[in-house]
Amino acid sequence: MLLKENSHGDQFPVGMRVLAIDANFVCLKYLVTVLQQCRYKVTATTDAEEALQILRNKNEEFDIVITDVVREDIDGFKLLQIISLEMDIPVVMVSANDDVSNIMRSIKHGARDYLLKPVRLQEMMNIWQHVIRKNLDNPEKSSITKEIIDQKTSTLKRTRNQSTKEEDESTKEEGETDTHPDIASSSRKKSRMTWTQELHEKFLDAIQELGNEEAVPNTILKIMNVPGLTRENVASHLQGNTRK
DNA sequence: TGTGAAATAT
DNA sequence: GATATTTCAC
Repeated sequence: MLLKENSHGDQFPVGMRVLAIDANFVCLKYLVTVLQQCRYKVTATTDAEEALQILRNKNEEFDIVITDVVREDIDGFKLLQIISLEMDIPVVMVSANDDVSNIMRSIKHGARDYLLKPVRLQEMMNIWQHVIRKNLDNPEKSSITKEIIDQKTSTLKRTRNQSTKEEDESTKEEGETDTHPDIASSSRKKSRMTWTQELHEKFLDAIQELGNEEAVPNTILKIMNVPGLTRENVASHLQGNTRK
């Protein structure tokens, strides 16, 4: 990982090695796109087992892991636990689920951060701080550390002071309103949900289980029994999958 | 509460 | 600009 200067003269870890994991192919693809826009070096997989293999084989090859929470094979929490237990690498969780319990669970299991889907470019731009922070704790292990330690004070200061300018630039790519990756921000407007493949399949199963007559939002919702899912969510998804 | 359609977000 | 999701009106 190298620190290079961006247009503002600030340092940025171009080419930081990221392992992205998401059971849903579309989500993963999106994740990769965003990460690449951040100029990170991305490796991606939908398979949790494969992810573990990759990590175990070339343990030193990655700076950070980003993984989805909801998955069928290995539950995201378990994956998180294994990784943080087995190796020394920061893990950032990504999820469409903003339940405080899930966030808390992630943090307790060792997650460095918990980002809500869809993840904004701005948020991804900032995840490198977890790598830096980790490396500051064990200087011997990282080649980048010296470089960092020398610069850390000034870099951090400048990052804060220049926040206004940075926002101006970012506005170009993302129509950001206010970017506060604030986990517990209860004032946040309802975030857009993402119909993952798993959810969609549950949805389809529910509809099949019910007859064409019974397949109305409320009953579908009950059959699906997904925490956090609302009647409106189902209704809209139903509409979106009905019309043609 | 269900449905269609407009409004928004990505 | 198309598509997915939310919000609105009935």
